Amino acid sequence: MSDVKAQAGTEDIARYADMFAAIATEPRLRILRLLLSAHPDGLVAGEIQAELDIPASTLSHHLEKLRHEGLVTVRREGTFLRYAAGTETLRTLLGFLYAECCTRSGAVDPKEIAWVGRAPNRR
Amino acid sequence: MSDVKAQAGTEDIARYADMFAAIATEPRLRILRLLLSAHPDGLVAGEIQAELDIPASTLSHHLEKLRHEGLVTVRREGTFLRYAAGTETLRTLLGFLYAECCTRSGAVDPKEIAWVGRAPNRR
DNA sequence: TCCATATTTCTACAATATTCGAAATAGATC
DNA sequence: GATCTATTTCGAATATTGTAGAAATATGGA
Repeated sequence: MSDVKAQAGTEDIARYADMFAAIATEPRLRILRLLLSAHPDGLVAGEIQAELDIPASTLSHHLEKLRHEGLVTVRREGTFLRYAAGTETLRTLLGFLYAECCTRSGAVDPKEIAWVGRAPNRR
Repeated sequence: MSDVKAQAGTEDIARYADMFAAIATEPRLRILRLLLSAHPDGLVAGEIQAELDIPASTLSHHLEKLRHEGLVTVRREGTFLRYAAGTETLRTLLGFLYAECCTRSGAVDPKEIAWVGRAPNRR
């Protein structure tokens, strides 16, 4: 075992599938995006509810699903619960996709990814 | 409108969620990984079936879902149908995740991604 | 035309997920 | 302790998805 990240084992695949499932519905992807916008502070549940206009119980259900996969983290602040993007898991998930598409198969050229959202041909 | 990729519009989110849903089950993620391994040639449906041991009708159903989201492409070869990874869509999806996590929010450090699957501190 | 093979479409069922109102819990303050 | 607010848990209805056998379609060749 070296320091190099090993290829995803057959049983890890189910786990990655579950992570993708956590962001595979519009409400949850919106929630995650909102929390990323508010990174690193995150938002209190009520703020998410107000912003996205989701019933409290429905929101709680979605947050639980995201939390279960590590895509968000929670921290109590008195009466409030503050949610934030789970950066560690996001890095893992992004790394998996990158490894599969770029490193392992060469199907996607890394150069075509890094500049998304930025002006090309600078620096 | 510049050449810079615009931020995902509110209605695009549902589409990205659908793309994630396409790779959010173990069988389909396995199928995509297998096709990436065989990139750029891809594989004939029967080869996928034999490799993953999935009933033909079930496999066909999954391939249709992947194809619908552009994650795989098909091309007829006589009696066979050859499936390949949909590199364009994969790049888009990877770019979306990268933009959200790295560019737009800074939640994930790009340096922590690029080396996944490679030996660090080389070159 | 008839046959063989590859794959899809049809159909049905079981399992899982989404939604949300109502009730329960947790913490702060008086 | 009473009460207020924030949030979760419960319960149940509805919708969606995954699975796979059987039948249908498509292609190539005898």
